[in-house]
Amino acid sequence: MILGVPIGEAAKHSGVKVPTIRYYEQIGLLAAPARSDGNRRHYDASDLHRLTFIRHARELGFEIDAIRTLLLLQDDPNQPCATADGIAKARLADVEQRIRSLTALKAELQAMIEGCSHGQVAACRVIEVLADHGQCQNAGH
Amino acid sequence: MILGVPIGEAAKHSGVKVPTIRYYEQIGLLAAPARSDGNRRHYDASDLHRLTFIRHARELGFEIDAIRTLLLLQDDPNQPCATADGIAKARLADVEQRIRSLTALKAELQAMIEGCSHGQVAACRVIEVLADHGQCQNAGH
DNA sequence: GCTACATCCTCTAGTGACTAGAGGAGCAAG
DNA sequence: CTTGCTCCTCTAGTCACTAGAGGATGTAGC
Repeated sequence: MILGVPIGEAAKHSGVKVPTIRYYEQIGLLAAPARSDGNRRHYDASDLHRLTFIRHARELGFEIDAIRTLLLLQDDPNQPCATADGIAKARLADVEQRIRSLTALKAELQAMIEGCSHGQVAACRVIEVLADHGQCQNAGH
Repeated sequence: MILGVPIGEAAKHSGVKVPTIRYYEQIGLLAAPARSDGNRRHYDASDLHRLTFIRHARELGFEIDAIRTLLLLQDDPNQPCATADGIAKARLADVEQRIRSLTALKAELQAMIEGCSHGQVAACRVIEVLADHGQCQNAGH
């Protein structure tokens, strides 16, 4: 019988690091693969597919638990996709919120840096603004 | 002699939670305050100032180690402020990078959600795109 | 067959920045 | 004097890994 690729190959192919793959197996995100005589993990095409799916979802910022749900959905293609849609929408809302607060933050930091006269700490806008929230441009944070 | 406020008041005043204040003391970010007869922490005005500074810096996303440096600078106002400036600039660069990748991500998620026909998982764009990176709009992630 | 050397195995512990909970002591009001 | 709140210390848990120890296996060249 043909064994799949060893964990190092799986890592290269999927972009998930070796210890991380083992970690995913440990927490039950990825099923334990077949083992060779020498007790080594060997991954087949569907394992690699799953790993790539996981890596991609992680890159998009999905949490492990959300990915767990998405993987279950993937295994059961006759289900309505409202759940997957909901997960993605929640993620989108989260991303939008983050962009908003980071943008406010960016303005704050820029004002701090521009106000800094590059002299001594005593007159440093960076330190001053951090010490006194009242000097912030917007109270959104 | 006048004792300062107890930890609960300090929490309310600074916006840092009670266990977090104790944690900051434990890791040496905040000096151990005076104690009352009954062994309770009491914070004076300068402690509260420091706590507010920390909370504000944390809100702006500075790491504990960066805050440690900023607090040292604050204590020594005759130093040049290039260090504080550098820390703030590094933070700004980080924030800008994050905004860029989150913006790319947002487009990705929107495309996924728009492509979803709200039918069955088998035809779900969300699942499909996650499984196949090649379907991404930009390879920036 | 022998020797390097890479890759793999399991296991424990560490990261950052908290958060939760147990079990007990102090304090202020009624 | 009891009720109920705040406070104390201590340990362990969170998330998603990452690092390292110490040992086994596999492979390539000689």
